[in-house]
Amino acid sequence: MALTLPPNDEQELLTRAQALSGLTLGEIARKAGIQVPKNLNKEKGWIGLLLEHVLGASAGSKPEPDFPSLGIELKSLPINYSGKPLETTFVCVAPLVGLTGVIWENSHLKNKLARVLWVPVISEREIPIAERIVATPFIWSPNIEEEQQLAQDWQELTDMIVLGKVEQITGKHGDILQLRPKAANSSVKTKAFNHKGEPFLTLPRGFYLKTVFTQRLIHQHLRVE
DNA sequence: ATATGATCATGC
DNA sequence: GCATGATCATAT
Repeated sequence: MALTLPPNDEQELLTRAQALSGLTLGEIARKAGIQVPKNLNKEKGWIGLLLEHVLGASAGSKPEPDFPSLGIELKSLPINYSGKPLETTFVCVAPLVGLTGVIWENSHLKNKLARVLWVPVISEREIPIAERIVATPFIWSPNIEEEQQLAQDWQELTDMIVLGKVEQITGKHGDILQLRPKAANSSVKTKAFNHKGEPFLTLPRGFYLKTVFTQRLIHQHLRVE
C-alpha cells in the first residue's frame, strides 16, 4: 500500500477527511491498494485502520494521538442511515491502579478527547463492508457542558475503582460514559485492588462513550451546516 | 500484559 | 431492538 504523508495542519486534515465524504470503503481501499474483508468478525478495527492509513495518521500502537504534531485523535463512528451511532465508542483503557493524585484535569480520558476528528461511516450490518459510505467528518473538542458530563461520569467511575469496587461497575453506570471489559478474552487479567486494599486480578476495563453522547455530536454537526 | 484499532453477539 | 459483556487482530 502507498504511503500517505501526515497532514501539515488541522485544516489540511479536515479537508482530506471531508474529501472522503460520499465515497464507499471499497473505493477508498482500492485507491490505497488495501483488500476489503468480507466481514469484520476477525478484523473489528479494520475501518479505523483504513481511515488512519489514508489520512496519514502515524502507524503503530504508540500511546500518543493519531496525529501527534496536531494533537488530534481519529475516531471512526459507525452510524445508521438516520445518523444514529450503532456502537459505543472506545476511548482508552481505564487505569485500575496508580490512581493516587489523578484528577480529571490530568486524566488520560480528558487528554484523549481534547481534540477528535470524527469520521462517521454509514455502517449498518446488512451493508457489505465495501459498500459502506463515509458521511461528513468533523473535528470536535468538548464544550463546557460536555466536559462537565464527562468529568462527572469519570469521577464516579474512578471513585468506585479507588474504593475497590471495580467488579461492581456495570455498563449501566455513568450517563454518557461507561466502563466495560476491554480484552482479547475473559482469561486476560490485570491487577486491581479490592475494598480492603488487597491486590487481585480482574478483567481489564476500558472507558466507552455511550451512543446518546456521540449521537448529540452528530446532530450538532448536521444542524449547524 | 498493555497499547492501538473496535465490533460481535447474547441476554434482557 | 439494543445495550452490556465478551471478543478479535496486531504491535510492542
